[in-house]
Amino acid sequence: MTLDFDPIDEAAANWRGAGWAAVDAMTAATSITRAHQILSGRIDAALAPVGLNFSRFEVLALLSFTKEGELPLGKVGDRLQVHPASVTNTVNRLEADGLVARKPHPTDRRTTLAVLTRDGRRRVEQAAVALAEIEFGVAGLTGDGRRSIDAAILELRVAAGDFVAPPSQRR
Amino acid sequence: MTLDFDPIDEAAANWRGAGWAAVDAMTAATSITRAHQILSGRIDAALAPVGLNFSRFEVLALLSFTKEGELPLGKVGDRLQVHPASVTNTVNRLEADGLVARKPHPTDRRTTLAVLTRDGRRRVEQAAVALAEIEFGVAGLTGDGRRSIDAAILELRVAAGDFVAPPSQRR
DNA sequence: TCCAAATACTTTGACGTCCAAGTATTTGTT
DNA sequence: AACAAATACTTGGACGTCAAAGTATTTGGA
Repeated sequence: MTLDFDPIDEAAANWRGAGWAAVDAMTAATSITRAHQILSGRIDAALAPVGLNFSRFEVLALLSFTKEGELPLGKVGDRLQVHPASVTNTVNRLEADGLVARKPHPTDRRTTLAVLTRDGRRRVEQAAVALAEIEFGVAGLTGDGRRSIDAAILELRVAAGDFVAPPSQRR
Repeated sequence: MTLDFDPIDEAAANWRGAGWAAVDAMTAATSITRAHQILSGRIDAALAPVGLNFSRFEVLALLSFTKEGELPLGKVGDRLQVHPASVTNTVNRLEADGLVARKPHPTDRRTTLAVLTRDGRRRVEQAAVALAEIEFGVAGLTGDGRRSIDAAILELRVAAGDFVAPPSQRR
């Protein structure tokens, strides 16, 4: 279904034609949306053979970075910026596959820990390799392109309150 | 849930610490994913009072740009790059709200046209205003940021085969 | 002309996301 | 000490997306 014109350019032209405002904002938003579609398709395709999808991979990766390979479900949600219900759902599936186990928190009985299993750790390593092979879906982006995207989106994330201005900007 | 550090920087550091490859690709992918989350949240919030979401808005906007305000469902899917089943679903809901009507194609009986109704046209105008007011969710991005995102993602879209290299690049 | 292949859409089912409400437990205040 | 409010997680419901299969119709050869 390859088009012979740029659909975003086309949309911008239509937008102007209709006299609608904020055309540049619209194209930026559309670009990001489309980029996400592309990445998400490529990433899930690369992870499917490993038996994961991106959400599940993110949870495993996050756990693998902790000292004990475990984290309260709430922390997982905070770090990955996803809804608590989504964490429950994702962890349910990881648990069903034996990649993660639930464990009660030692002192706070409200809290549940997700613990990486041995299988989970092996699986996340495989997934990391698979993702590196496809360059996380951003094949087609030059180094400059990647850096300028990181920089621009950093503005957006700060403006959105993702985190408070860090003491030292590391980029 | 504002963190006091940049979660993407943090992830990059962890990634390097684990000896995983393609860190720069990973941060670019994560930035885009997060940007999409932010935009999508803001946009749907702005459209909710109008009784739309972004998918529905996109369909209405696309129809409003055509001469007759109508388009075969398949074309809608091609333009918006969404699965045929999603188009069916979206049009079902727009139809239930009286914003669009289905009409048989005059010569090809396999084809169904989505036709913008009067209410649909009014609604899409309201939505366009609402979206312009929030700058399509990209408030926080400077003009430079928007342009560099457009440019970088253009590379990605071309590499992904979204459209064949246009005769003249308009940016 | 005839029929397999392509095209257009819908249906069904698996998942993912969020919100809102519900349960359990801990905190903080009086 | 007592209890309302906050916190942590789960559940159920509404929607969105895609893949695969099903139905109807049109196309393009043999």
